[in-house]
Amino acid sequence: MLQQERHTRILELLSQFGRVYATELSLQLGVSEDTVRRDLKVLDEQKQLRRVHGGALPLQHESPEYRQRHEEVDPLKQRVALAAIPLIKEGQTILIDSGSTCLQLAMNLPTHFNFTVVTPSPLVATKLIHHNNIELILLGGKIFKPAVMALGATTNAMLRKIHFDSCFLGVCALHPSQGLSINHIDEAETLATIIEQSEQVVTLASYLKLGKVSTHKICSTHKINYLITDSSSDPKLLKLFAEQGLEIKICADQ
Amino acid sequence: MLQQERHTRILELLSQFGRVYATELSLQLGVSEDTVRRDLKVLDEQKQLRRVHGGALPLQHESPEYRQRHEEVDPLKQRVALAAIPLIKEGQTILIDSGSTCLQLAMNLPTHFNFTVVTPSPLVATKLIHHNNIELILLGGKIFKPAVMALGATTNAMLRKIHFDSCFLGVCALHPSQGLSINHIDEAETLATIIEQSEQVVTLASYLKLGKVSTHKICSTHKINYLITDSSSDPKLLKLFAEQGLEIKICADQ
DNA sequence: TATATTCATGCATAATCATGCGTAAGCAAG
DNA sequence: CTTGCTTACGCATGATTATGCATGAATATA
Repeated sequence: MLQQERHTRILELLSQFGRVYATELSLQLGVSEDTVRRDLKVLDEQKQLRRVHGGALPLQHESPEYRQRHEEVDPLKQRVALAAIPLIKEGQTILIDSGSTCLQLAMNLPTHFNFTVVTPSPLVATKLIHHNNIELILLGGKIFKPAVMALGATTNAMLRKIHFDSCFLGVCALHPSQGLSINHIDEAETLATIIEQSEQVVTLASYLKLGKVSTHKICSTHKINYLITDSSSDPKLLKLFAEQGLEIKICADQ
Repeated sequence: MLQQERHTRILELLSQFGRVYATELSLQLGVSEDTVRRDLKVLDEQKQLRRVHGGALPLQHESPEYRQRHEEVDPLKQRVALAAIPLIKEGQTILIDSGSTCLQLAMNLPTHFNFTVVTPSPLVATKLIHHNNIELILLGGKIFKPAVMALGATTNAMLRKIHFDSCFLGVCALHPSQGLSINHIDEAETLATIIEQSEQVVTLASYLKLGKVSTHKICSTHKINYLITDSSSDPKLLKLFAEQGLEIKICADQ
């Protein structure tokens, strides 16, 4: 990735979120924090942004628009999503599920290498439109509005023709013995299809979702490879999951 | 390989990938890095690209342009879109194309009766998520980023299984004798498929699009049922269209 | 105040670049 | 055919730039 490209990308992210963190940029752009700091310094000197401790802010004070978007971002979900990024490798084909945590993942995907993203969510797709290095494939079908995703027979048929290196699922309920479950039967079926087509299954779940059970079972825990969660999760529960073969990743605090 | 050939090829690669590296170009073009640098220098002086350390970038970064295009509400397009709304009836299944005029249509759809909307555009889908009376179906496939829509074999296959009462197309170029055309071949094919599946074809076109011809033909004018345009359109042109059986609707001024 | 981030600085390394020069091909005039 | 000129190209050299790491300083947060 070229220096100028990084600069453009940083400004894009800044205008999208109204703020950027040096540490996060380092992850997303695939360069050291030093390089990010140098980039921010240059952009500050060019009056393109305002450098502050920890990151940078837009020049003009936050417009109401930013503030609104800002409020929508749940920092916990964002941190969980960031912890999943290192699992994505160049050239892979990954599936990103619908849901707010997955939307955070979509908004923070790495920009320094090429890969393919498949998604049943028009929201995820919309966030990735301007991402030059991502080949984007939309899953068709009837939109299930509560989840904002395509699902059903058409979606499943399309899914069965695609094989994923990884799928990233924002889980609703994950229980050591009852497995992964959700409250809508068609959603459960589409998610089960996604898991069948995936080499590696990554679940993103804040502590609130762990130990819970919902109506319709998607799969048992042993089909899941990774669980990304936060430090508020019950350690006993995490131990149980780990014993079932899940690799646990705890995201950074704060 | 001649110098001019290399220059053309470099610009092609640049528009395809959004960036080129001097080292890679040397390998791909089979010339020394020095020659590539000289080429890049010339192209930079000709304002064909922007030379940066390590390679080159396009002159204007594409993304901001798109973002602007989609976020700006063009009142003209909005008026054209509004004029199309009476053509939608309760219980129908309609297709809404990608493009800024169609996005305006999506944002102004009637709310007092039920109908089904099918779209290849994640942006259109996103706008309709909270629309309780609309059943929403997303067309899947590879996203063609310049148009922000799904297209290609998968999309066309899915399309052939759906029949539309009406399709609403934001046209690129409409000419009395040359018909409807567009500048990308896959887009032309998907649009042609849409038209085949539609009982009624409605085209939305500001005066700027009329009388124009683009590279790839979608269909001839007699397959089109309605043309919604504005009062700045050339009356002679409109008369020609009307003679070919198109019903013309002029949107309100101001 | 104590602790953990975050930052600035200097330095080492590798990549990238500019410059000058030599060679070869194309072309026109002698 | 030869001569002289121009252009394009590759190579060698040293200069410049980009980047990551290490160190200690500055800054936030409790």
